[in-house]
Amino acid sequence: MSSRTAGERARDRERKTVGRTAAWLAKQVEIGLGSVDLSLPQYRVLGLLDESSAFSSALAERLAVRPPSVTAIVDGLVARGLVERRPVESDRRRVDHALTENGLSVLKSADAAVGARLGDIAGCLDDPAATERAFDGLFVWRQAFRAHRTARRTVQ
Amino acid sequence: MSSRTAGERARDRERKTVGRTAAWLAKQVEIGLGSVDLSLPQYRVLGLLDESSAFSSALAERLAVRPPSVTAIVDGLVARGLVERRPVESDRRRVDHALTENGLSVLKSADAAVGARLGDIAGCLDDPAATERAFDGLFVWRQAFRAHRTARRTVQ
DNA sequence: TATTGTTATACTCTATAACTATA
DNA sequence: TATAGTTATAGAGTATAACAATA
Repeated sequence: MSSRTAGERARDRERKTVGRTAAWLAKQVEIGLGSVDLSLPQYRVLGLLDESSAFSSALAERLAVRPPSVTAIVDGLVARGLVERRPVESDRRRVDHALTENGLSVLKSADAAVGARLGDIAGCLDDPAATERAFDGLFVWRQAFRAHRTARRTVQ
Repeated sequence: MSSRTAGERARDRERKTVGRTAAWLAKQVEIGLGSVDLSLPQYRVLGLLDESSAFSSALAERLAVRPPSVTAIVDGLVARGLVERRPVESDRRRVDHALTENGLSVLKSADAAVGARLGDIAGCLDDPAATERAFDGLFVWRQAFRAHRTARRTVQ
């Protein structure tokens, strides 16, 4: 007979289909972003530029997209005045990108809108401790992304 | 003076930008799906049809997209033989959708690919307990989505 | 020559509006 | 008339290939 509990089996099943849950989480983010008229890729760009300005090539690497996609995403953000393209004196092939004041403001609104959307959903759990675990889980994922990026940099 | 610890302040900051983390999680899912040549919307459809067959209108509601988007997403899945459109005898305006054997097989490959990708990332955390918390967090989000959907149904 | 970024082009997902078939 | 789904069309994000500017 198996010594696994029902809870353990449920966790195994979840582990196998964890991507499905992440896919739904992504949809909820998109819904939240709808209220500030941003797409998921645009939101990622604004978030990156909130940490530091970046060349086009650096954005492509961080976003895990090809260079032409960066041009396309940033075109829309520049048109709305949320991001500024700046020439680089030391190497005139390169283009630097920076958040404008308006861009930072929209990013904060986006953070709030998405946070509210996710809060509404996690708040449907009957146990407040479960709601905490949901947000704690995302906090841990953020740390994991940092660790993963560091590991990749070390290898290369 | 504030009685908040550094850990509490970090959690507050995370709570405000939790959407950014979810946005990166979404990108990692997309990367994982690349190996089985599925898009995020296609993966969501296969996941839904794995639970039960569904009319086009039901898919649109569950996916939170408009009806023409369902047609577009399913077109690609039907062309690849992963999903079958079936006429409904009782109301010939409606169209039912079901996973094919091949579709189920591709879905399982997708689950495995995305799970492996997320496992690689969560595995970069130095503490195995943290890796567990990451996956546990997504498990809780899945429960939250179910609770949220139930709550919405009750209201309507 | 090699590198950086953009342009040209095509495919998917998204939407709204208009249409067809059915109820 | 009303409803279910598709078609027509347009805009954004993605890719590859080709190009211009610069190193």
